[in-house]
Amino acid sequence: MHQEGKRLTKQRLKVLNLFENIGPGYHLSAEEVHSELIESNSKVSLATIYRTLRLLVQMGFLHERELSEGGHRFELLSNDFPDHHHLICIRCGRTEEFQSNKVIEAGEKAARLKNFKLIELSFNVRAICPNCL
Amino acid sequence: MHQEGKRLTKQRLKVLNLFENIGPGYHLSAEEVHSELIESNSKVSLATIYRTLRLLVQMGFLHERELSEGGHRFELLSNDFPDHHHLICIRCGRTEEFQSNKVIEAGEKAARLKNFKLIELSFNVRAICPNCL
DNA sequence: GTTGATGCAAAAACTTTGCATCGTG
DNA sequence: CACGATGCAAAGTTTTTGCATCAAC
Repeated sequence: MHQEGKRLTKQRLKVLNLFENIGPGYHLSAEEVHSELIESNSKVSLATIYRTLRLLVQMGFLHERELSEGGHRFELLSNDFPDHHHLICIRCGRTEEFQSNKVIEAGEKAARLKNFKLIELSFNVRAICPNCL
Repeated sequence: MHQEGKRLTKQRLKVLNLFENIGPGYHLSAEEVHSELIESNSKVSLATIYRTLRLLVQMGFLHERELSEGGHRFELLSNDFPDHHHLICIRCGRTEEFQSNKVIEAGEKAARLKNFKLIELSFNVRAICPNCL
């Protein structure tokens, strides 16, 4: 973090710790991050949360998700956690997870070909589930 | 549209026509849809735009994306248009498109296995581009 | 004629910003 | 001790809603 002239403040640590404790695979909105911190007796202003989340996304620690349920949501990126792919019902929102090595390989290949450094993949399949059909 | 007790109003038609004219692959925010319609002498209230966009997403005509800043964006879904995959730089936002049949096959397979009716795929690869490294 | 849809304006939800102050490096 | 970061409150955006009126079926 220091490499970019940024400082490691208590507030930023608290936000990072929150995401590390909750683990990858969970997504929180700015508001939720705020109230989680308040509940653990850490007072950080909402404005700082927003500023911090943006920073952490820029630095590749968090991922800002597409499918929001009221506002943007953020989620920890982790090398240990397998990239998760979603099959999502556009009617009822039901979501099934699945895994595919071919998808991961395709993403890695695309990044390699263009000389990008891979951070994360997300594959969403939008569909209609049997119940909603 | 009638199947769900919904009505085909002028306003809904205008929004649909706009997306059909502009074609798949372009994404518009609610605000942009509104001003586009205003410019073509069609007055539709912003509130109706929001209500209509939500409906069209629910019905599978549009896809809601959340990548860019400044609100959600909407894009026409089309069977003719190849599913587009994106390689996105998390630092500068630079976006490269690519195509992969293996990804498409993996999505089709996932939907088939769970008995979902496939609507659309989106595959985003988040990375850092050579310039930002 | 019913009932769902619209428009308007007001409210709610979400996010950013200016500025004085604080604290990391 | 300089300069980035914070907190607060205010402003800015984006989205939803209540209600009277309108129009599709």
